[in-house]
Amino acid sequence: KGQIGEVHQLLDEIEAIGLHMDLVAYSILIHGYCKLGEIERALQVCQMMCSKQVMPNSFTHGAILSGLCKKGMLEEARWYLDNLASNGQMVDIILYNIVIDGYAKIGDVDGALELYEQILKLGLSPTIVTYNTLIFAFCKIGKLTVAEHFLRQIELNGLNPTVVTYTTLMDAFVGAGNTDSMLRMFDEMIEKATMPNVITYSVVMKGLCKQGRLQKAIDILKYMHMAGICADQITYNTLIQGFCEVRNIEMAFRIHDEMLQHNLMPTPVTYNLLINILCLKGKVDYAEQFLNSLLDKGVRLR
RNA sequence: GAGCCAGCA
Repeated sequence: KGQIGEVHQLLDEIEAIGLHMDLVAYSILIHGYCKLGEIERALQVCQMMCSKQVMPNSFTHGAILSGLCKKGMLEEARWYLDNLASNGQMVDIILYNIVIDGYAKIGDVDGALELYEQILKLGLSPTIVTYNTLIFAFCKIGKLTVAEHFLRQIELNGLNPTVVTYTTLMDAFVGAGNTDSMLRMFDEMIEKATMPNVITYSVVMKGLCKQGRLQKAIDILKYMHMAGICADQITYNTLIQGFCEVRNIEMAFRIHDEMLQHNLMPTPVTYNLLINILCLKGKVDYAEQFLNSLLDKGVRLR
């Protein structure tokens, strides 16, 4: 939750009682700092634990690697990873996955592939997460054919595609304007008895909206309720975005209302969409009124 | 008791 103040209080308390932080506790702390983007602090904690003879393990290194990757510091992450390996430490597949994902996120498929090959050379077994990440990497740069090739590779390697595998590909197809292939993937997933989740359905809805099949998208939402899959804020935002695209203020707000009825707090994205469509329709005064009502309620707008 | 992958303006 990013409540670092509370954490410091606890640390003081731990010390006051005379307890000692152990490996898990330190790793969690390091993970927390990395999530906040405070790599410096994380590394300091890592140094401190070492000085207390508590040696980092793979979880600890994983936290640091994700932190570096999230900051886009791939050079550093790569250096860190290579160092672990050359120091004879056991580098497990998860650490590779983390850095491969780092490359994927910045669109560096070569970096990702290089590590993938290193994994194979070391005799480590790629996991489904490795493949999902590689698929994401290729989707990200628009090489959907290669991405789909990896889907087949997964099965050849005796692994099972997961909901993440399919959803990643589906989203890429939607992004490429190929809703038919998205639906083809969806069917394949169902055939393989893989359960779609809220993210999968949101992607399906995004594709349908993009094709202007808004009623179909609403049908999906209804189906989700029936199937007991809770739509979340992103699901609703996706639908609202669909209606904004066709300038249907009425429906956009109706979905917003439905969101509230389901006890989901609209997000800043929701409000941006609604205010934007009001403006686009020339109802700037209305938009301002809406905005002011939000400000009065003290709603978080970013 | 802790670590990796997918969706919204």
